[in-house]
Amino acid sequence: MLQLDSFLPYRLNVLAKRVSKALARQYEDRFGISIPEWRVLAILGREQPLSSNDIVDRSQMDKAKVSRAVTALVERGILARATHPQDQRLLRLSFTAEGRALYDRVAPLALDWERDFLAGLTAEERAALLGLVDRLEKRLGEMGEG
Amino acid sequence: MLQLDSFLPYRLNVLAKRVSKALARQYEDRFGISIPEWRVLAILGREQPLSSNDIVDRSQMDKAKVSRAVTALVERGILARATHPQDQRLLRLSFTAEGRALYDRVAPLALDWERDFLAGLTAEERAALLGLVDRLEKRLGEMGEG
DNA sequence: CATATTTTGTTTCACCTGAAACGATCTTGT
DNA sequence: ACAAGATCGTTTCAGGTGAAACAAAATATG
Repeated sequence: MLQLDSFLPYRLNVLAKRVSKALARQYEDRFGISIPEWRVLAILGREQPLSSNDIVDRSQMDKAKVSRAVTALVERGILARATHPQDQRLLRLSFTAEGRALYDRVAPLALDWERDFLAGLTAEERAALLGLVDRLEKRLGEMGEG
Repeated sequence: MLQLDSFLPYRLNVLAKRVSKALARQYEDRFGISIPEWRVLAILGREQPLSSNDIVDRSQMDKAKVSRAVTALVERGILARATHPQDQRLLRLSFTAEGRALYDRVAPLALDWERDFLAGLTAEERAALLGLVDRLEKRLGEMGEG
C-alpha cells in the first residue's frame, strides 16, 4: 500500500518546491532575479569562468534554460560573456564588477535564509542530511538516471 | 561564502528533480500518466472520496494544476466526479473500477522504484531522513511559508 | 430576507519549459 | 586535407504553468 506521507519522492518534491519558493522570495523582488538566474549566479560564485555546459552539469537545468538565464544576465550587465581562445564554441562566463557586487549582496541573503531554515537542526543532523542527499544522488547515478 | 555543495535548498532541488524524472519514467510512457496526474492518483489511493481542494492541500500543487489533472483523468474514465449532496461546490472524486485497476498496477511500480532507490540506506537512515523532512516542513510552516 | 462576502473549481492569459532542430565550431578517421 | 560526426549554445514550437479573473454555490451580516 502506497503511503504518501512516507513516500520519499513525493516528500522530497513537496519540500524542495516549498524551499525554492520561500528562498526566491528573498531575492526575486529585491533584485529582480529569477530562480534560474540565481542558480547561475550561485554556481559562478563558486567557480569562474565557466561555460554554459559547465553550468548545465552543475545545476541539473537543461541547456535552454541556462542559455536564457545567461542571456538575461549578460543583457543586464551582470555577466560577461567571452569566448574561449582555444574553442570558440565555448563561452567563458564570469561576473562583471556589477555582477560581483550583486552576488555579494544576494549570497548572504540566501545563506541567512538557510541558517534560519535549518535553525531547528543540530550540526550533526545537518551533516547527516547532507550525507544522505549525497548518497541518494550517487544512487541515482548507479541506477543510470542521469 | 556560499558553498553550493552544502547549500541545502540547491541540493534538495537537484535531488528532487532527478527523483521525479526517474520515477516518472516508470509510468509516463507505460500508462500515459503525467506527473500531476500520478500525484492525484497517489493521493486518492490513500483516501477517497476527496474534493479538489483536499487534493490541493495534500499535494502542494496549485488548484489550476489539480483541476486540469482531474479533468484529464475523468475524461479518460479513471476518476468519477460526483458532486457533494450537501455542498454542490465540492467535487467528490473517486476511482472508477478502471481507475482502481490502473492504480493497482501503477502504485507497485512506484514502490518498487522507491525500494530500489533507497536500497543503499538502512531502515534507520530511511526513518531519519523522513523525520528530517518532516521537521523541515514544519519549520517552513513556522517561518510563514505556506 | 436580501445582500455582501467567502469558498470552490474552471478558465484565461501571459509567461515558462524542455525536446528537438539548428548553425557554428571542433574532432576523428581516412 | 576532407568528409563524417560530435559538441556547444541558441532558437523554435508545442505544451505546461500559475496568478488572476471568473461563475456558481454556500455562508455571514444587517
